[in-house]
Amino acid sequence: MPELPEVEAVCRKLRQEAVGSRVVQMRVERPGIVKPQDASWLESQLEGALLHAVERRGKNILLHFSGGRVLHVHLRMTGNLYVIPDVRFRVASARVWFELDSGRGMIFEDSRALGRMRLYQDSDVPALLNGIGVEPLSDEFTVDYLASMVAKSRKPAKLLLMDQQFIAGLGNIYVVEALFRAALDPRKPLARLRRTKLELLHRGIVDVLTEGVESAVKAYSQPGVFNEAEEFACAVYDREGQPCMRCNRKIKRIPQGGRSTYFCGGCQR
DNA sequence: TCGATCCTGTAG
DNA sequence: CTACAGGATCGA
Repeated sequence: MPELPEVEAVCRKLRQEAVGSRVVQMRVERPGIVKPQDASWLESQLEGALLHAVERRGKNILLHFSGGRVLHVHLRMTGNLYVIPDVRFRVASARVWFELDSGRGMIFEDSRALGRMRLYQDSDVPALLNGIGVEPLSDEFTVDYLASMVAKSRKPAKLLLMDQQFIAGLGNIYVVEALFRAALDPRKPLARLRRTKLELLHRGIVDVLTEGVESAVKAYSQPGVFNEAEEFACAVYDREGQPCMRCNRKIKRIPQGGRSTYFCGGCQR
């Protein structure tokens, strides 16, 4: 599920529903999620702790608890983190759960169990986030930043833009959509792009993510789960064989870095 | 820089 | 049955 917009939506909801709550009990049902940390140690560290802030950096979630404890959560492919009214009614794929006050539950659900969760101290956070690039929806992400970043690499556009060291939070779907908007070929490097094209790409990234956040927030705003009807409408992602919205040629799918890239061979150059 | 790997679920 | 899934890391 989650790229930056979905993670952002998750965080906003947790701020409303979980911040200010105390952890009565914590259970790690799948130790692999917290490896190499010890599950029962982690539980004992957080039981009794008060959640006082939720922070997002790229696709990373930081849950700040009392006592200077910070739980780093990464949802990876299928993770989700949300609050339910009664912890007893959690789903089977709840890999980690927290009983909050008045019996509510904060659930880390993850069918594939690829997500990760690890406990740190406040003072470890800078080191932890070291190597995570700029926030694409912040003022730091400028056309100049994009230009300097792009000049450093001859990797295919798609792979470069997915590199979290440069831009934090862009994933497969939104990269593919941003490249479509800028009409750029995902296979070609971005070094030596004209300024106008760079501006278009910058716009594409910012717009796609902004729209993504809007729909993700709507999709997650219904109580409990998330509403597919509000999902971000993709122009090329998962549209292999369909006609391009811009030039009517067929959308192609190719593998890049082991993942699927969708693009229009007609107008993306 | 590539492929395998971590996992489970779903679609074809 | 196989292929593939919105991610990241590790070793060759």
